[in-house]
Amino acid sequence: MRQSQLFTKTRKESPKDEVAKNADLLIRAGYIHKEMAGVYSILPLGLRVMNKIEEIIREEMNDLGGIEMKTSVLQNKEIWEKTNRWDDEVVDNWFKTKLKNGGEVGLSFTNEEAYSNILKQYVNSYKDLPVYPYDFKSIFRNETRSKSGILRGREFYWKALYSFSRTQEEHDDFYEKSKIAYKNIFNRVGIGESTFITFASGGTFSKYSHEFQTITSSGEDIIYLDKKKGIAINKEVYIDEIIEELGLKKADLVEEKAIEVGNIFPLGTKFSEPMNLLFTDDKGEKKPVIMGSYGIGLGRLMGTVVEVLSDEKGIVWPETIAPFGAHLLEIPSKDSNVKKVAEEAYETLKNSGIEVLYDDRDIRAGEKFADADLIGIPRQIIVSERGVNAGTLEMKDRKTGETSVTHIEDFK
RNA sequence: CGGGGCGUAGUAUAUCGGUAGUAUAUAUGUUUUGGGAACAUAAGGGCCGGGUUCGAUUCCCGGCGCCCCGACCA
Repeated sequence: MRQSQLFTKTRKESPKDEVAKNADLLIRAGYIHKEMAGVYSILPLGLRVMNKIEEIIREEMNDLGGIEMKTSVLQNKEIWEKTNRWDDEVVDNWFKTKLKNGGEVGLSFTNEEAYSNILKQYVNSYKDLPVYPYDFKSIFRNETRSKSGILRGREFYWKALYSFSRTQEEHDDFYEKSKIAYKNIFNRVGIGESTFITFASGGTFSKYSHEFQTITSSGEDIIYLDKKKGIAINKEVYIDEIIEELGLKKADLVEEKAIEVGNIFPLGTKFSEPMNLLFTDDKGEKKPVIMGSYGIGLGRLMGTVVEVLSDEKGIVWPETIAPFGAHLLEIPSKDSNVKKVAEEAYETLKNSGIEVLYDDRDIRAGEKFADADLIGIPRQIIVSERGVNAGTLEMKDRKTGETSVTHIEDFK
């Protein structure tokens, strides 16, 4: 893509109404646009990152046996009344609205009811199980206080998978496999080293849950980490009994701030029973389906990567989720050969399947370098008059700043 | 929801109870051209409503919005 066609521009100044580094950098580099507190639009660059994150998650979920679909955002009140989650006294962050005929609908804040209700129509026999449907969708939560840039919004895009199993053993097996899939996801988006599985409370859903917590000073959660074992405990369940149960020692645990980038939890029959989601087993007996829930917020994940991997010049994307694989910088020159070589390099890169952002704008070199560093594409390829005269292109690594020179002929 | 802070140009900021200034971005021109260029010119602003006052962007009240701390976070 030619940068001259990208309508977004970078800014030098931090936005006055953002303190969080993730929102500051993402806004300055032109990845997101703030609409209101806790609500952001995704700009072209941001969408490219989100799509890559989405594809990584999709691959891992499919490998796990997941099957993708799309549940609606508008939710039927009656279904939520079955699980007693329609009442604002019970769930206080609903966004609700009215139909023209006076009926009430809600905007999805989670998906347990929707999936259980759909599956009721298709699951009858033990032969129909297990199933692992999931979707990517926008979720709405009327938070009393959104904060930390895109880490906690009122509208956000997430992946939610639900497991529907016949037995506890079958559930447990999948649950363990999902931990590996989640680890893979965080490794692939570049924050694996600082992300740890964390034992946490199950809230109103279950006894316990597991979170994936990324260590960073801007984190909102406090966890106690055993670095050697790579296991942590959330502060909310940091009690002797649990420390012992997990085979950890207080002396090995270090307090850290972290961001929760993913969460999985067993649901048991908490939803299948009230929803009447039952199946007939091989003995003809009716049983409730055993459920589990597996979520990841994609915007939060993008923001966390920025929090963890950026430097003083801007964002440093890992290759796997960078908006482009290479940033081609044409340093404007009176020598028309520079433009010619840059155009040729652009074509060469595109033809070899590399996604490239070509900075063809007629602006000064310094501005291009600063923009490129802020935007954070891992590789910069610089075409300049002095390089062209020497028959070379310059390659620069965004993360290390190391540069190398390639002959134009070799580049082709 | 409790507490604190803040709303001035596209963005970031300053001043002042009496013509609202600067930077940057934008447009035009000249000179520049490897780390956010210089000069000139142009265009662009007081969140909304009420009050006090000869006069309010400034002071007061209300609303709305934004940020931070706490509570909450299925």
